[in-house]
Amino acid sequence: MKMDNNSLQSVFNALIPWYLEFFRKLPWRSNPVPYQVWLSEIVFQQTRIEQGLPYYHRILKTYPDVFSLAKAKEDDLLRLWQGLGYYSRALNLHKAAKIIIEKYKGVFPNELADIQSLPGIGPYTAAAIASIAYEMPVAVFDGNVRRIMGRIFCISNPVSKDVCKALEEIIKNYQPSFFNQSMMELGALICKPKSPDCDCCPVKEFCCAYKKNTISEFPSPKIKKEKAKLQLLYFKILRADMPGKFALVKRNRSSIWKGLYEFPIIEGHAKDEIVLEFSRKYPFLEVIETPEFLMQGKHELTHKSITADFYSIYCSGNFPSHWEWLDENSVKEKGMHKLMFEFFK
DNA sequence: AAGTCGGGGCT
DNA sequence: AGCCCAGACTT
Repeated sequence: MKMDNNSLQSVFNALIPWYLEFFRKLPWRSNPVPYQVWLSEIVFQQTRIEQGLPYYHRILKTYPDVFSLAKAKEDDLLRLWQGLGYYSRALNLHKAAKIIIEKYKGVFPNELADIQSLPGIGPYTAAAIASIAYEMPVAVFDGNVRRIMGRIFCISNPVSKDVCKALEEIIKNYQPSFFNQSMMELGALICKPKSPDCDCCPVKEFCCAYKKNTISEFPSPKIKKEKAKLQLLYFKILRADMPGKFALVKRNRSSIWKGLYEFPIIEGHAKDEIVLEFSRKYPFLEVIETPEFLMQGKHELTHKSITADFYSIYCSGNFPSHWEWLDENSVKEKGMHKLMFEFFK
């Protein structure tokens, strides 16, 4: 079927009634407060609803409005975000909250350009917030839309932005929040990436890939790349004058796990003895005892395969002032990445 | 345009 | 073990 306004409208005439009958009663849907819609869109970027929902509730309970979020301590927000991944989202959320206070007097902006100018809000999220919170006729263009439109019209990847333009033309004939969310919901419940439930699909009669029985060809598979291997050495650094305590360091914002806490680290393969490597990285410390191997942690990310060896090591010397000395109890208040909080479990 | 950034669930 | 998800930002 050719993609024109008529065929697209046929799809949505069937899809939206299905959405209104079967949509999940997600918390920001019954009363789309802009702040809550924004929070939901950030939390659920690249994240499944079931995985993100507990985080959404905890964050909203702790920071019920943009004022409390803007006043939040970054470390507290990161602690709430712990385990959710893509930690830039939390930092940008925080940054945007401060901008909303200063530049918009605490009122979430209601113009598309202003919304998209906020940190962490790109084309997709801006369109989602504008349509769901303000019923602005702006079509979202995300993984779901690309997959669904690719299948319905048998468009080989990449599904171009022209599709988005076509959706922009007809969204004004519908309620924008229903229009956009109907595609997200179909993508999540029926038109899933793997083994979609075509039998239950409200728009199968319009679906080119369904009729040709070529659903599995859409979207076409991506070119896979070699996963980089990353070897980490972590040191639980102990000192005689602070029994039971160890050092934690906040990661910088230049790479992975931005702003989260971890043991002092050596990145890359250990080429020499552990103590030699350690002394080279931390020349201001004196190693008092032979380091003790504690455990090995393995962690698979989308683009990295990580192995981390944990050692405990007794030291004295001039410890950096930005190192924080914690114990088994207080460490649980720090936001850490999975390798670290698994260590303390 | 390509690379980077997490973690979990499904296949 | 591989794939992908309510993408954005950096280079």
